[in-house]
Amino acid sequence: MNQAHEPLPLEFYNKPTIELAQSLLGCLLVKETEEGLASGYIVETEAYKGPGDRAAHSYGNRRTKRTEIMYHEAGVVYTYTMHTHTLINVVSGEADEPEAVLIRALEPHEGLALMEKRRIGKKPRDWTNGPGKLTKALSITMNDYGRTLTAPPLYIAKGYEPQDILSGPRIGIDNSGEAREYPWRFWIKGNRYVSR
DNA sequence: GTATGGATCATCT
DNA sequence: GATGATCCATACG
Repeated sequence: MNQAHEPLPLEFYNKPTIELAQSLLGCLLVKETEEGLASGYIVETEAYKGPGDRAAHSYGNRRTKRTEIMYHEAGVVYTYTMHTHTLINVVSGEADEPEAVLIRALEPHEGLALMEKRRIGKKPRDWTNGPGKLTKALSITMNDYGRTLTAPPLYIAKGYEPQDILSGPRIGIDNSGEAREYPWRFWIKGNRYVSR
C-alpha cells in the first residue's frame, strides 16, 4: 500500500527561480487520483524568468488568460497545453513576477502499475523522461491549473539529495534569440530518466 | 545511434 | 489563420 507524504511548506518556493529550479531536483512530485497514488523524483528542470526571457510565455510582462497564474505568488501550478500534451510548471517569484520552473523529467517511484497502464506499449524508461510524458504518467491535466502544491491531490514532498547537478541550454526554444543560450536547464548527473 | 516530418488543439493575433 | 517550453513513427547508417 502507498503511504501519503508530507508536502513541502510554501516557504520552500520562496527563493530565486534559478535556485528553486536546482532545489527541486531530487524532490518527489506526487499526484493522487481515484485510481491511486503515483509519484516520481524530479530529475530535470528548466527555469523561465519572465520579462527579460524571450523564451518565456511571460516575456515582456505579457499577461493573458493563460499566463495569468504566473503572476501569482510562488508555489502554484501552471499547466500548459502543447500540441497533444500537457506540460507542468511550478510558479516562482513574488506576486507580479511572472517566473516559473518547468518540470522536464521524473524518475518513477510509486504507482508503477498505474504509470504502465497510462503509458501502454512504452518501455519503463519512456514513461516519464519528457515533460509531456510525465504528465500523462501522473495524470496531470489542465484541471490542475492554478492548484497549490502544498496539499493533495497534487503536491511536492521531500525526496533525496542529488549527488551532482549539471546545467546547460534549454531545449525546444530555438526561435528565441539569445535566450536559447542561457544555461537554465538543470538535471541530476547520470540519471537515466533525464530527457535526450 | 541520428534525422526528419506529421499529429493535433488550446491559445493568441 | 498561425503558432508552438512535444512526442512518436519511420527512414537511414
